Amino acid sequence: MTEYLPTEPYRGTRDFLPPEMSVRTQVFHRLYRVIESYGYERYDGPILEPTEIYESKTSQEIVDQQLYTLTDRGGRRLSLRPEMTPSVARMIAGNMGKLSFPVRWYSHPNCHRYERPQRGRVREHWQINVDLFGSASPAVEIEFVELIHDMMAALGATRDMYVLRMSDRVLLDGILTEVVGVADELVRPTARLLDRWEKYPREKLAADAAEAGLSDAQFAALAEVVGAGAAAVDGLSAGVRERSMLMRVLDSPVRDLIDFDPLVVRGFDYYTSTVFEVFDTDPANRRSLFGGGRYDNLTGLFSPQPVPGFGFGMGDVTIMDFLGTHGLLPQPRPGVDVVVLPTEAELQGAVREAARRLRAAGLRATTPLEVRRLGKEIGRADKAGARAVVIVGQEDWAAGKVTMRDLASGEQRQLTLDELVPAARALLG
RNA sequence: GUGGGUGUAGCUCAGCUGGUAGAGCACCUGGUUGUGGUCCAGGAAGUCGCGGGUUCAAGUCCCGUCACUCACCCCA
Repeated sequence: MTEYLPTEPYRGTRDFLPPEMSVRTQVFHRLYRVIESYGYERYDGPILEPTEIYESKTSQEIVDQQLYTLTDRGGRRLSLRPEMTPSVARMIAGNMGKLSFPVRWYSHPNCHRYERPQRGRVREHWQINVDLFGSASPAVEIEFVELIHDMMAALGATRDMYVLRMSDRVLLDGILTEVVGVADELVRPTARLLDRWEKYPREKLAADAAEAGLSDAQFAALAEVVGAGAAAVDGLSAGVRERSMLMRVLDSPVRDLIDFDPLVVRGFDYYTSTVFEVFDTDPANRRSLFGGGRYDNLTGLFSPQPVPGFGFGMGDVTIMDFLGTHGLLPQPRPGVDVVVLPTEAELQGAVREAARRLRAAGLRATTPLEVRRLGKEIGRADKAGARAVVIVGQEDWAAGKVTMRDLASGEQRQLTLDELVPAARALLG
């Protein structure tokens, strides 16, 4: 007795059958179009990278627990990319001489992480990455704010469906050191505390703060800062305000497009100033839709030449959840426009000839492989999503004619082969 | 890693205090050998996730295990 293998895809990965693939393609083509309209060019890279490129810049948890690693036949340690940023940094550093900055690049790689799958999170996802390298101007932030809103609009989202929360590590660090009075080495643990501020009761937070080494007075100051929100920056020194990109952005017209929240924290270590996250306003999707920020020197692993930049990644899983929640998913596109049917087996050559004409005119046309009852084949054509069938019969064909049937209306017309193509095109709009 | 929920036909699910595996949809064929969507008739399709136990008898009860899923933890 044969034991068959399971047909399910590997845990946390997904098959995309044509209907899902069609939806995904439509969604991402809209995003590509917006991104390219800002002058970003698409690139790609290998799915396997040396493990070392993830070991210093990426967060420790990803390296320890979430990296798919393997050793090749030559003993090299490789990993499936968990994210694209180290790869693109490598490409920028390796081609610095022939690039003219600023460089605007985007990509759409699949990335892998070993995680427990749940809503909004799987083991393989497809992530759009958009990066701008080589500029330390706040105009970069402004460009990205506009790009993000244009991308959301292209998906059909309106401003009430999401929020763009923006913050700045420089401001956060300044608040923690200058206003709360935290020592430098406690800035990171204190930031982590802020990250879970809304999730835990005050007593638990106080206990964690004490354990991390904060005094009661510092904890009280921290609570006050959280309550102050955007006003928390008021007590900052001029030096901190000048170093902050975001403070300058807040003076620009895009001020109205962002929710300034000085306490947003992101997990990756390489963001150095502006950070942002986009959230769904619907509570069904709790995690951030996507996010990114500014980095001073992403290429530091590969080159002595610092390259400042800004970038973000947008995964397909959370975006699809968002679109589904708000009823914004497009309909799958059928795979065929016209099906050409013979009334008897001898006409298969005639049918292929008619189909060839339609294809040459850019239409998608199929012909049946087995001869079945005409009614059955019309039904199949309809189910496949075809808008019309072309029926080729013995006597008509001898007279140089075919019959085109509009499947929605049932209307039929006799046409010569020369009339067929324009008529079919007109029907498809 | 922790906790909850769910595993029965391709899909969605029903199956009561154990007693011969069901429905709807989808699929195939015919009614209509040159005309679909309706209707009618028929058909194919299930190791009841897997393994063990209790019992005369287990889809149903017990134990284990695996998978899926949601949340927690964590987080590009």
